[in-house]
Amino acid sequence: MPAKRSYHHGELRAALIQASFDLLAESGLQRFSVAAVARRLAVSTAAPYRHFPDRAHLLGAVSTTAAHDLRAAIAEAAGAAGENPAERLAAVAGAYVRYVTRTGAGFHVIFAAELYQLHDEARREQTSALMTTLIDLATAAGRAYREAVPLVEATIAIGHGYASLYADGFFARKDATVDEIANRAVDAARTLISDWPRPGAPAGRRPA
Amino acid sequence: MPAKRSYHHGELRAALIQASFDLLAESGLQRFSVAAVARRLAVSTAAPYRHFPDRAHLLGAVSTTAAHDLRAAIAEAAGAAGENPAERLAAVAGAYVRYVTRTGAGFHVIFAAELYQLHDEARREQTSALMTTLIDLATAAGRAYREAVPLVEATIAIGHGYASLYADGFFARKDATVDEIANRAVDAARTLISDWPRPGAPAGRRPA
DNA sequence: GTCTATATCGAGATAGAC
DNA sequence: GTCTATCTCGATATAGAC
Repeated sequence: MPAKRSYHHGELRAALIQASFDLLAESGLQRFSVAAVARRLAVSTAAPYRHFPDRAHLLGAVSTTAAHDLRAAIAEAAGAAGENPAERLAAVAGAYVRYVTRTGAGFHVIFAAELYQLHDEARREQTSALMTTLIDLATAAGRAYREAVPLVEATIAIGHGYASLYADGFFARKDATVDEIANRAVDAARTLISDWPRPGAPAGRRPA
Repeated sequence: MPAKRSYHHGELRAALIQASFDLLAESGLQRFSVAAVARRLAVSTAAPYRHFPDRAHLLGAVSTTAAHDLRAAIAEAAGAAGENPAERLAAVAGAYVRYVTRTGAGFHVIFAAELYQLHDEARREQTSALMTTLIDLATAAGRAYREAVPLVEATIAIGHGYASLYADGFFARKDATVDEIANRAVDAARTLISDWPRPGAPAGRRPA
């Protein structure tokens, strides 16, 4: 095992992806830059381009990892939620909030418009697997098969909404922890799912 | 009334704010820049700085207008929703989706972190009025006063989640119109509000 | 009140040394 | 495989002419 002559020889690719996550978690996609990632690892701004041809490919690798890890987080949360299909789907919203808050890599990164023309088979597989997992959870919880997609959208929308507002500091009232926010997202998703696809009527359908 | 010798004499300030909205609606906060706003009006990149000392002050003016207009849109939607307090609050989620999709100026712009240290009394007034309107709607619909804030947060989170995913192209399946997305947000909010603050239990609390 | 011109900066990306 | 050096570009912001 040769002594490391400079910092990252041989591991820089993986280190760049990890540092990208750290940067996203701290500063968001807005401030993401290849140069900032390089700085964070104390390598030159040219070094990343030995491993990724351009910014989009680095972000694409982040997207691939994020899709994989988010799917794992979702599967784990569904498993922990027990047998009830609605409860399992509701748990997705909480897992989403926790994952995005921890990593900064939500759907806005995984499916970022700037990656649209990127051809990356590994990424396609991971994003596809992520969506399949979500659709499966929704199908199990849904009232009809064709409702699975909008049900997934609704669940993710709730998670994404809470996570985004949290990241933007909207819940800055001192008390709000990530887990609290995640629980609120789960509560909202659970309520929504239980009434899907016809939400409670404006009046009369439920006891006061 | 003097003839306009060059383009915007005397009206550039208002035109800059309007063009900022247009740019936000088309490209989002990510790509917002003072230079792009100037280009859009076919004035020099220096011209905006005669009216706003820096980028933050221009965005602050946009924030002020957005807070005012969003409040008006919300109030109108609540009015159109009738007398039922829960229905009036649910309508907020739909108004939010429509407003943000049309203008690009949601809470992430109105309460942008980069405006945090901006001291602007007009903006403070408008954001304050916006929040007051929201809290009032939630108080009327809420089960307890202290639930008003989290109830507003939940309603906005739903609207913000749908609006963000829509802006990011996640609903790009050809069918999704803005009004459809807004209606789904209202449905989700209505369901949530009707069960607030205790969402339907995982099992047994509601009829299948 | 707007222009042209310019200074500074950060970021993407490449060439060539080591 | 990483470095230094450099090019280009777009954005913020200022100075001074008109």
